[in-house]
Amino acid sequence: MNSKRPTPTLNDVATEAGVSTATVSRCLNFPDRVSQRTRDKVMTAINLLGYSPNFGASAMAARRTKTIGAIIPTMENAIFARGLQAFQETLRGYGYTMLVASTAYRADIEEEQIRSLVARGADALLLIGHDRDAQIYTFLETQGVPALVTWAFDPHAEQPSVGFDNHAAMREMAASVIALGHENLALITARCAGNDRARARLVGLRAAMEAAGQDPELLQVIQTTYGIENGAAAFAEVMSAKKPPTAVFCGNDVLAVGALRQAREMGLSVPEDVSIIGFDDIELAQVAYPPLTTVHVPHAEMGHRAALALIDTLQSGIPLQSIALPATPVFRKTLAGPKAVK
Amino acid sequence: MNSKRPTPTLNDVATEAGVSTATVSRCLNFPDRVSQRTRDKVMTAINLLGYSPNFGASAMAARRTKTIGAIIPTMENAIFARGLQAFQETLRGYGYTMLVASTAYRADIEEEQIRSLVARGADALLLIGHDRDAQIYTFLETQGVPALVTWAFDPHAEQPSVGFDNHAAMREMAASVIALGHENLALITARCAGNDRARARLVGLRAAMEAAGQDPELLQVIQTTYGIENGAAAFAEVMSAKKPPTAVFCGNDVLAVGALRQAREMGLSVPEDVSIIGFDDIELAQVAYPPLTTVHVPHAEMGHRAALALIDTLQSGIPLQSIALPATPVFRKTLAGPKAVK
DNA sequence: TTGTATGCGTTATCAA
DNA sequence: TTGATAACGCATACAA
Repeated sequence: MNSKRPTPTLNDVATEAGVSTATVSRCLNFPDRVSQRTRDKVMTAINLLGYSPNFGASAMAARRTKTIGAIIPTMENAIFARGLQAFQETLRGYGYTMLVASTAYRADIEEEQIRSLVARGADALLLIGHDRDAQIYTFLETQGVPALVTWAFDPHAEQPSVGFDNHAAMREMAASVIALGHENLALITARCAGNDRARARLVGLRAAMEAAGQDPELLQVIQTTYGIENGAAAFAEVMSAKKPPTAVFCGNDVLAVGALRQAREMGLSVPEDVSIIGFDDIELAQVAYPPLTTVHVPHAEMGHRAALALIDTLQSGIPLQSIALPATPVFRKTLAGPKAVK
Repeated sequence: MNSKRPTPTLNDVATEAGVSTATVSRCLNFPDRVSQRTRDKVMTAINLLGYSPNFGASAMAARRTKTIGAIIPTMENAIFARGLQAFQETLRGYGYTMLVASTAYRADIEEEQIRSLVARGADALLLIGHDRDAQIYTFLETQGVPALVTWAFDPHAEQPSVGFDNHAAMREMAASVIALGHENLALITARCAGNDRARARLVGLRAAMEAAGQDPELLQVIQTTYGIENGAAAFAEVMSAKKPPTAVFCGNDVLAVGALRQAREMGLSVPEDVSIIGFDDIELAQVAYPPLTTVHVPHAEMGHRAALALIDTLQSGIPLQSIALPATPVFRKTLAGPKAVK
């Protein structure tokens, strides 16, 4: 008894309702092309059997899935959460479903995930940043899967993107910091290899130094992995220099919060003893104590616009267009001028 | 020119390599049942064409996908991130893929997502908490899709779970707080409807009060939505009572951090003026200032064990077994005895 | 408005 | 070791 009966198919429903499979299919996909009476019969059968369409079969027959994949480096911290949330909500509004995968910042895993999502029938893909093997873009193209890069905007890149200019944003923030009189700077960043956002931020910072007549080579740089602990460790290392920096930039808010915590543990006051600057403006930044001075990234707007762009290209066939969004400094409490020489 | 050529299929590869589709399929799934020579030919063809198998077709033919779905209430904050990460990693190690979906804490969306994942061929599902319509479990059963509940452990529930006892954990924490002399308590929690974890924590708190001879009815309860802002607002409300509480419990760390921030803004010292207690012990808790006293949840262990359990049942056919993991108080800096009456 | 028939890209059984 | 071939569950062009 209780033998596991096979899950019902379109055919079962058709039989139960006494109609053809075509009618059941229509009933599900174009309810208005079916008579009221028939529809009722079919719906009753569907509920009775607990039928639910088989996605794979449907995808195979229809050659589209109304599914868009999003591949992000990590779900561990909230960096991408807000943007994805907005992305998903907009998608949902248009009847699309989002599939997420994360890569732990590893290129090989990313490629694996891309293939996996494409194989799963994703109609389009959302990718973070431009940096990846060219063959991946070729693959995507031959598969006819549009891919939109986000979290970055590079007018020179071949791949269309909806994002912001990491370089310009960091440069602007750094200019403000330097204008305050800081001359001894440090940067705690994610590893730059394979991470164009991190690289752009680093270069943007150096550009600001250069523009202000400082030697960019003097910037103390530590590359680590995103994470509060790592931010703390890196901060300790940075401050142990013979001549410790008066302002420490961080590649993102997670690192900055780690730095902040470490500063506290080292008995350093922020921003009196040292300024700490983040990037991303995730919720964490406002909660940190003191509230973090950081670069505000338009997470929700970015997710929303990316979704619209993808849906549009899917429905119109018109190639994706890049969109630049602003990312600007937001000054809170962790930045002040360097200590005056008494 | 540049006409979008159709994506290559098994058939194309077979033709290109001069073998049958069966051989190509075997080559991909059981490489050792194919001669070296043939394998080389096939692989060459695959690379040449940029072939990648169609998941839907494969799922349909093989009747399994090596995919496990995870449906969580939210990705906005990091509550589930750590657990999911561990879940995914373990899955990956066994050749399984994780698909995530979030529900924004809405039952109707959850049901939609469950159906969507099942339709997508998820071999099994990971669900958060027990609370949901019975028909969903029926649906899952008729579909033959094993579902494992996590983030909760209720020995009385029908559904198997790998989690911790929210009631007992909160009760234990509350007992410690009460032992410090607190008699005027408040709780800021997520809405309890449809959220068994929140409810269990609330009841656990009341149980501790009762056990200590206090009237559980005196507990001031505010239900809100998870979020730092909401935590802050709720805290302000709680403290505006004629007789404000000396200890404020929070349903999770996110709310607690909001409360912490609000306390600062109101000029209240924590824990001198008021104690604040969180739940979950996400990374945020250690970063908060002061570091949060909270209930530690074994996120990674939970995710890991859940993955193992699901894989096991999938491969052995043996029904899922529930597993209880410990969740215990961790005392940091936001809890102290109530102010002595001067 | 409804039904028939075919194809979608794999896997798996059975022969060869 | 390899090749035919029959499912798998659904969508859709076409016919009725």
